[in-house]
Amino acid sequence: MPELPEVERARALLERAALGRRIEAVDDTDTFVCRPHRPGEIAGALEGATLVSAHRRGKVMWLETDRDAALGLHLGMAGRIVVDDAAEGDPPDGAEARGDGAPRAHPRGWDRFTLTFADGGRLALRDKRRLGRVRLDPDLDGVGPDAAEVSRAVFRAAVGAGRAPLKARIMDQSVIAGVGNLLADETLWRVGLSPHRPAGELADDELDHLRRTLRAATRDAIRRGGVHTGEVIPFRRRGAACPRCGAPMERATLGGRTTWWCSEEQRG
DNA sequence: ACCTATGTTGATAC
DNA sequence: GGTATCAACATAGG
Repeated sequence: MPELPEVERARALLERAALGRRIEAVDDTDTFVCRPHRPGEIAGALEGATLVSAHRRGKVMWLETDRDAALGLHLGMAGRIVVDDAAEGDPPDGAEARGDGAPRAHPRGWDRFTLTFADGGRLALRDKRRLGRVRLDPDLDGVGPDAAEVSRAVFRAAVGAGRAPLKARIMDQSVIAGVGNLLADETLWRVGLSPHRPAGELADDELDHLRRTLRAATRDAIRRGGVHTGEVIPFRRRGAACPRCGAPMERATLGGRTTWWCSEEQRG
C-alpha cells in the first residue's frame, strides 16, 4: 500500500491522535522490524517521553519527543499506523462491533511495534509482511527532496539526469522521495510519457509538466484515500484498454516492478 | 500442490 | 558511480 499519499495520511493521523500523549511502555521485541536495534533499546529511549510532533519526507515518517530521541517509522510494503485500534481510513468507531461495517484490514496479531500510552491508549505499526521498519533517529541522508514539495529547478536537475528509464528514475528515493510503483504508473499515464524514456533525455518543458502532474496526482491520492484511487490503476491488468483512448494497455517489468502503460499515448 | 503476484528497501554484482 | 537483480517478509490467488 504505502506510497507518499498513504504515508501522509498516516502522518496526519499521528498528528491529530497521538501528539501530546505520554509513552508508558514500548514493545520493540520484533527484531526484524526494529533492526538494527536490540530489544529494549527503543523502549529505553522512549519510555516516559511525550510525543510532540509528526513529520514526513517521502515515505519516511518520524515522531519527535520531548527528549532527544525521535521515533522513525516506515510502512514498508504493507504497514499501517493504528492509534487506539483505529487505522486511517477505517469505518467509524463501533461499526465493526455492531457488525455493520467493513472488517478491519489486519488483526491485532500483526502489530509489530506498539507504544502504550499513560492514558491507556496505544499506537501500533500493523504490518502482516514485517517489511516495515522502526528506528530511533532515522537517517535521512539518502532520502531526496519530497516529491510533493520539490521545486521546479531541483526537480529538473534531479530527475532529468542519468540513462535509467524514467520510471526507475522517479522511483529512486534518493532522487526524489515518495513515488512508488502505482503513483509512478499513474503519473506517467497522466502526462503521456513513456516509462522507458531515458530520464536524461527529457527536455525542460517535459520535466516541468511531469512535476506538475506528479504533484496533482499526489494531491488527488491524498484527498481520495490512497494511490489505488488513481484513474489508470483499475486498468493495470491483462486485456485492459486505456480509459482515455481505448488503445491496449501494455505490461513489462521495469526497475524490477510491474509496469503498465498506454501503447498509444505513451510510446517511447 | 505449485506457481505467481503484491504498494518497499537494501545488499550485492557488474 | 550508476544501474540491475535478487532477497528479505507473509500472504493471496490462479
